[in-house]
Amino acid sequence: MRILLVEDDQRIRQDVTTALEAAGFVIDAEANGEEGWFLGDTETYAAAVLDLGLPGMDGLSVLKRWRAEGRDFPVLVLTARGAWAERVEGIDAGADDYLPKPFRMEELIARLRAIIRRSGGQASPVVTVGETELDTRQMRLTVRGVPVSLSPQEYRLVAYLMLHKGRVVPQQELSEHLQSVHFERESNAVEVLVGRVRRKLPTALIETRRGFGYIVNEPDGTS
Amino acid sequence: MRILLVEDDQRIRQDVTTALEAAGFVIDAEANGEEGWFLGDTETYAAAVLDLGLPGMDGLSVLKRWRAEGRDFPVLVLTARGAWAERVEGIDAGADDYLPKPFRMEELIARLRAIIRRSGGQASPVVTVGETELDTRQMRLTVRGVPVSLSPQEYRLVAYLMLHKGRVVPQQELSEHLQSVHFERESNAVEVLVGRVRRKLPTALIETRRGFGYIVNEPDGTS
DNA sequence: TCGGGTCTGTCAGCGTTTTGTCATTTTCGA
DNA sequence: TCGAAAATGACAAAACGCTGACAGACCCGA
Repeated sequence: MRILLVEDDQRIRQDVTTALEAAGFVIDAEANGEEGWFLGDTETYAAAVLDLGLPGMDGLSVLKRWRAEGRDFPVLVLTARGAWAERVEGIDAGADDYLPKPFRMEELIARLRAIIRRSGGQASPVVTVGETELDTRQMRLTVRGVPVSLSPQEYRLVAYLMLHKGRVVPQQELSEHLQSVHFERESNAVEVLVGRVRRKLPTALIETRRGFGYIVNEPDGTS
Repeated sequence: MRILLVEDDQRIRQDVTTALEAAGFVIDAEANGEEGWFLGDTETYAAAVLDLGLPGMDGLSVLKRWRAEGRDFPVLVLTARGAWAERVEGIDAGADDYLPKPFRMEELIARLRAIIRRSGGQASPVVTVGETELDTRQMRLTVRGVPVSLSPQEYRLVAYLMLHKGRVVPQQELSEHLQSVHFERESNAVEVLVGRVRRKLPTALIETRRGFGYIVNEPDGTS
């Protein structure tokens, strides 16, 4: 479930990204309005979270332009508290829901799920690869229906790879996502982690792309 | 039996909340129309009591929006005395019953019970997980039919987890929901509370997901 | 108003799990 | 075949959650 996040405030962007990823979404985060518009125009998202005050191109214009071009994914707009004028404009521009800042992450997630569900796209929190199933709601991984017990770090690794299945994920990207303070490139923590996970998964789920990173793929998938 | 109350008048909201709670309902009270709409859209209620004159989003719009999205819990609308036009609109919007202000609490409760009964066994007031049963109407928890005595705080914890069964609930979310605005990672209040509840429940009802939070699940883990 | 009981948060201690590092071996690709 | 990249096993420190004890707040009846 890919989500586009367009928000210029570095701090909020980071927090939201982290929270949404923890909730099982895959996030493309963008600070600049124009860049955000471009992504929304060219990529496919389940939904977008859009801040209105943006550099480059303001949020309302981004939204209007998407709608004018027929992009119909649901959009959740972040507004300053009490900015009713903005809301009204947003409605006209085609927003699906609003969230006044500041907000609780929990509420953002709930609303996002709501608009995704409403848009028909099922907000299914389950990702399946072969016989392995990841349930992001229960934060549980099952192989052939049998739950696998994973440590937090191990879970995050598998979840990240599965949510990005079909794509080679560089080690660096992994360590950045697994650690708040990502360790030096003198560390082989990721390799160790992958090893530990593999020992728990009888499957050859995680493939090594020597020199590039790791990838999770459908068994028959070609890539 | 959870009821959503959307009413901007502080006084009425308080009175109704108190009366309904005394009558055995669990109330989510909300003053703002938009917030109320959101709750009705994302949570599960046995019924809603909806005032028409609301800030944020007026009651009729809230109701229409719920119905447009397929939310079909019964709605009792509060109208100003003699405002017949409102009633007609309400009918079209999908209200189930009306109550002109001012009203007696007994009448509100009676009508509420009526529309809930009429709506047929929907929105069961009871959540069951394995042999554990949570009766939100009586605010009682029973294990194999035997009532368990819980303190208010303990009840809230179990109720929240059971109402969100199948989902990992972070500790932070729990402490936010369990009352006051004090939530620091420097406190282990939630852990203590969970411990206390567990001692009273012979069941392995509440599972710990180390590093993530707690979850209540069906014993067979299907979802 | 007093006294006992309950509720709830804090604290410190404890055992377990987790996790990064290191040294070493294995594997893979050119 | 060689060298770099990745995997592995062992280890120790850190993180995490559980528990029992305790104290202040609160409630209720006498």
